[in-house]
Amino acid sequence: MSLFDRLRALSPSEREFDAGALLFRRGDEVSMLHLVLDGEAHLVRHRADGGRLVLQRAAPKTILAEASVFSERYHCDCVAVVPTRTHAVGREAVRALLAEDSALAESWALHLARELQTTRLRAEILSLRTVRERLDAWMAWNGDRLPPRGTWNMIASEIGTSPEALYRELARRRKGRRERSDGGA
Amino acid sequence: MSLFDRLRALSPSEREFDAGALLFRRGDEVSMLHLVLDGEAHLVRHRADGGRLVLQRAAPKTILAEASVFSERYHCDCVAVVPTRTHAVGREAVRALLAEDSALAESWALHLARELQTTRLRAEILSLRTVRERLDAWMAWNGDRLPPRGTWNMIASEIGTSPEALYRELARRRKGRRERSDGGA
DNA sequence: ACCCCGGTATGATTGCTGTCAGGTCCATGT
DNA sequence: ACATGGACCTGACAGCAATCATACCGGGGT
Repeated sequence: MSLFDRLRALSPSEREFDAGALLFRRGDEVSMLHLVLDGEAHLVRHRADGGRLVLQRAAPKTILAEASVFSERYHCDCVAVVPTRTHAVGREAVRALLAEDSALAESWALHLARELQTTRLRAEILSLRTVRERLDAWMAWNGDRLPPRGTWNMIASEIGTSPEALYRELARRRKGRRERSDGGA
Repeated sequence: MSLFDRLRALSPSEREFDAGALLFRRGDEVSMLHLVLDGEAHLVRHRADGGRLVLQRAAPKTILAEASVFSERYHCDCVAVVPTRTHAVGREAVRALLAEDSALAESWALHLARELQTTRLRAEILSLRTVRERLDAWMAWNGDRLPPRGTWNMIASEIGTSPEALYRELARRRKGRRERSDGGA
């Protein structure tokens, strides 16, 4: 049973949020840990000039604001960017469970460690300069396979480029491969 | 007592590595968890074309390859980029301690959660397009203060730009910029 | 069969940034 | 006092990608 599902089993309370609704705001006391079921929620910090800084983009099946479990109060706002459904479990229940069930605590740490690893990788990819390098790195991590059609837009945002730039890079590779097998020399 | 120091107290074994030396390689059995004392070690994955993908840059006082604690074997190489000294503690000892000391397990999870949060933030900053936006975001996170002299080179690499580009942006701000062209989305 | 929409594709333009090149300032060591 | 090295600074140029615009294509709904 996955960590997500084990946490979910803690309680039966689902919550729904309209697009734009706040799940919580900075300074609120942390009483619940949210598990995203549908939609998408962003952890955001607001800047003085009105700009916003996104700290996490939580898709379905992800745990929202893991650090909040260890904090009395939230350090940033959380907003549903589309209609979103979450499963909310009591923070204290989670802490109690983590304290008494060391196997679950290990799952929890494993989840965090893996998430950390992939996020560090993403940061490294984003610090590369050209689309070519970024796609190379993405492919190296994903089994040296080109991304499947239909997901290209997602990949583009993952590696921090515009869709057009990614299309061009993919086209360049298709052409390159054709020439290599065509007229080689 | 910090998590780093509590783990360090587990055993007294220090290790030294020359620049370029391997701390471990992919496929090796994980027996030790390394705590970096001096120098810098990179977690790297090698690509077919000879390129390397950095997964973690471990500075002094950081825990190297946290995920390895939960893995039988390493998933990537680790190389010292400068002469490096580490403190190595037994992986099983760490696991045993985490299993029996739930307070330490909580510290461990807290460490991972915080690291994850800051790394997610870094990824978000790196996905911004201009140096201006990136510096704004960096400042928003660091108390709206300009970075102190002497650290600018470090900041530049943190936000993924060249030092020159950062100098220019800082100079622009010093002069007071009255031009405000916002390019959102 | 039709329309509509989102993903794919590519040309043209613009502008930011990387890079190179040169230069100042300052702390340190001799 | 002088030399050295590192951080800071700025001009010039080239290159890459963001953006805008246009078009094709395929699937789902009607």
